[in-house]
Amino acid sequence: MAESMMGLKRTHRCTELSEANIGETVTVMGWVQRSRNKGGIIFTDLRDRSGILQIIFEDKDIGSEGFDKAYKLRSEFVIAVVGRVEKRAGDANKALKTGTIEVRATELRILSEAETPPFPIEADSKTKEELRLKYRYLDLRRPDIQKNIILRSRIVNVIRNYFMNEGFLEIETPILQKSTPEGARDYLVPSRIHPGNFYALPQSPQLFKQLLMCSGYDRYFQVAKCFRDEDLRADRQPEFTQIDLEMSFVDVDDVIAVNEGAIAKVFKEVLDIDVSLPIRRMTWQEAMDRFGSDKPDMRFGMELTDVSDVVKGCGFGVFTGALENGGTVRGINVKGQAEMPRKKIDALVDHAKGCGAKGLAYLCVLPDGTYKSSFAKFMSEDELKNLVSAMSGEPGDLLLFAADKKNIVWNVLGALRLEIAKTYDLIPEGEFNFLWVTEFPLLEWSEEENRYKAMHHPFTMPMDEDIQYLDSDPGRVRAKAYDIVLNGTELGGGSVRIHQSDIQEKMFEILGFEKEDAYTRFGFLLNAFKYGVPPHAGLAYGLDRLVMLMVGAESIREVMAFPKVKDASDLMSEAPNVVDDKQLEELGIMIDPKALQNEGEDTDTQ
RNA sequence: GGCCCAGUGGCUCAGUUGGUUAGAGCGCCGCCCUGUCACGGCGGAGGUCGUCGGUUCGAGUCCGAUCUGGGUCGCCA
Repeated sequence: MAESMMGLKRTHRCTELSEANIGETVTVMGWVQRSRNKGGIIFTDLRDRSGILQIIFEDKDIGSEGFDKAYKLRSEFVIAVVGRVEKRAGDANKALKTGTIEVRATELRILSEAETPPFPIEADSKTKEELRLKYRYLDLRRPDIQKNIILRSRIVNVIRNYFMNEGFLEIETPILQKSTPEGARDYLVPSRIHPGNFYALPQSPQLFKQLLMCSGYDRYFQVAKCFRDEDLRADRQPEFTQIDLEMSFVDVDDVIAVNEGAIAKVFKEVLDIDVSLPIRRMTWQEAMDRFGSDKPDMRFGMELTDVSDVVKGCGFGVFTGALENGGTVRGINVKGQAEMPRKKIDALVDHAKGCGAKGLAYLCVLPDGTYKSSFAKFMSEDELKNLVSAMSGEPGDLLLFAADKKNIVWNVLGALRLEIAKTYDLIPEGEFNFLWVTEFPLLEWSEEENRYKAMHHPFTMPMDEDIQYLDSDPGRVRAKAYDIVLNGTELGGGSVRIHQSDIQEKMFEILGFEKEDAYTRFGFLLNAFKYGVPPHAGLAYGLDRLVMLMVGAESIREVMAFPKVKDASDLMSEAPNVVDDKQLEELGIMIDPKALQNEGEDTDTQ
């Protein structure tokens, strides 16, 4: 039977008590972690978000009625205890912050009884994530996830304070926005008042923060919820949080400088880690050439080597064929893995194929100096020797080569590099390796749509020295865009925005937008620009990813209170769900029965 | 949409080449215990092996489909 806490007021959290409080009468409240009943004496570990405190129950202090109540305590009961803080008579528990004290109970109230939880409420849980997410409210009681959520709160707080001190204003932008398809799929919200019309949930506050610059707010930031209707990953959820900011009258270096300050501050205050500034910068071109990735993990080597010139005219058709088609041949040197079993090499080949390669050529430089290779028979001794030396291959090394179009080769070797590093444990723990990747291409060619698409977004400013190529060779134009990368994860990205209407119109032209079309979609921004727009630039961080890396979690689900699973549903609340016909009617929406056929039982029971 | 991994009592797992009543630890329930803290002792309950179908004299174990969860490619301006 649940009791009231009437007349009681919590005086301390569990671990707010220490030997300094010995002799005081206190009131503590929380959950029963565990109760050890010795017959005539009962020890109960009381848990709250601060940690654990031992309560001791004895007949002589609490009376027989109270003692009987203490007898009934089970895991996860919510209780209130009044008692006196004492130094422990028995051994101290070094594992607890409060291990030298205990509270001798004089009053106990059972505020709530509890069923046995479906999995243990403790740190280092091995429980399947599926179950944890179904009972997320219990999972969130576990100390390790509480630590993540609490740290996240501190991180946001430090960041907020930092930007406030730097003169930024926190301004909210709408969640119900106009859909401007270009990029990720929008989540749409039907309008009741305007049947057949839809709002979109923001993929980011991009256009609104630019408008705020037009309106003179100068420095804006926001902890912004964003939504993207794309497939999930370990570091991608359909709704996530950005630390979003925008600044007026600045260029690339200004944005980078203020953000380096933010990063250094948050790492120092939250983790007591000194980030050495300035953070290293690398152009996109260099990142791709050396690491096959625009977000290179620089905690280990195994860089890519271009051997196109070395294998030119060699006897191996796959290499020469790729070169003839305008492609490239590049390789990585896996030190000391020449004797990798064939099965594992095959697995790497499969992995490469999964990344778009047609195949993967390998050459093992065996310890005795001889070669074992998938293509040696096509090449002369000299050709092989030159290739090995170009790769700095020494006895014991495994050389892997991809030959294809540049993009594919980068992609394949970049992915293999990561895969191999993970498999063979080449990545040092506990290191935070930051990198700015700069000078991204402004545009990328879309084979599908047979047109250029903006790599960042259509408002990204070209680099001054490349503006001249906008007409003649748009593909070579670099942008004033930058990403901040941490340990191979894209933490955030941004750009200087276009504020000149002639460049903006040119940009739309290149992207294949009719002027009218551009106005239909972005007219409110383009119109705003007519009335005086300052040069401006900004950046947005993926807060979830930042927290994930700071706490050392494997997935952003570990740092979000209520994440969704891979198919974007919520196992706990069972969203999304079928809604009443009446609701649909009001919105003027009819469901296509064909869409339901693929959807399984939960929708066709309606 | 493709590929890969996993699914055995409440939890985490083990189950040999398919072969008698499917095991363990933890948890849970009962009794005992006044200094425990992964408390201890004694006793007990609890699963037909995600689901469906197939092969077989016989399947947790083999085959097919399917569901659920995870990873990844595509996708993510």
